[in-house]
Amino acid sequence: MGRSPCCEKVGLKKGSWTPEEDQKLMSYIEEHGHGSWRALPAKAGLQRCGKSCRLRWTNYLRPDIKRGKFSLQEEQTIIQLHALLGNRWSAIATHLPKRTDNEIKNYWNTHLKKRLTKMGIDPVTHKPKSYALGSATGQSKDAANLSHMAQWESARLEAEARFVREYKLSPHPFQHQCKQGLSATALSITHSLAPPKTLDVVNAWQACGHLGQPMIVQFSETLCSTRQRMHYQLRSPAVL
DNA sequence: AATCGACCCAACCGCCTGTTG
DNA sequence: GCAACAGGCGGTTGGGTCGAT
Repeated sequence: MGRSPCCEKVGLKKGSWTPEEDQKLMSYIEEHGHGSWRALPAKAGLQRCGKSCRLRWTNYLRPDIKRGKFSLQEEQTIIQLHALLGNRWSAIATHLPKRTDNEIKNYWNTHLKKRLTKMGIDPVTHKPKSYALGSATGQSKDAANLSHMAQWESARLEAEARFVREYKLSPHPFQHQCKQGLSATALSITHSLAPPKTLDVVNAWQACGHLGQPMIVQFSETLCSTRQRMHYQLRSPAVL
């Protein structure tokens, strides 16, 4: 039995938001916090479903959102992370301060994907299109290794994103997390609500010449903090 | 000035995951 | 263990905008 859609109630408004609705939503959240999204519309006097309210808030009304053109640095970050993570926009967004996953997704689909295609690069594999066919030999090992790194990085990003969410929801997450035995570094990330300064796997990948060399990656402190929890070590392909 | 097509982005939809009773 | 629920995510789309003709 599937879930019933949250907007199936009759009389709920859909489509573009009016300035009045925005104002109601902002005022309510500023005063009470969002609490339960499902209950919010009635309390805020909105004829919308909770999901629509959440989307409007997280993608548009939140005060810590940066809008406008993406910088070159941001573009490079998106491309590099997309090469590692694929279409995992929320994970990518954790590395781009003040950008939403929806905005990044839109920017990728409307700008970056086309640009890569024009450059002769497959936007899915991030390889030159002529190269994509010739990977059946020795590079499969490297590709597997990179994939392994990507999986790990993906898990790390998810963990960080979860910390951030928990921080926002919990009144005293710092103390709570300390009790859970998390490292000071992980806490500093959540406490500042800032993404990690380094793109660990990207940097490591670049440092070893992209592919084809044995490597023992020196992780950043961010990565190490997560490693403590996950009991995970990345070693050279020979060890793997 | 009118029309058309390409582009852009806010918002919706459906699915998945985590939580709760 | 199971069902119901809430929140989150990624794919898709509708409609507004803008430039070309």
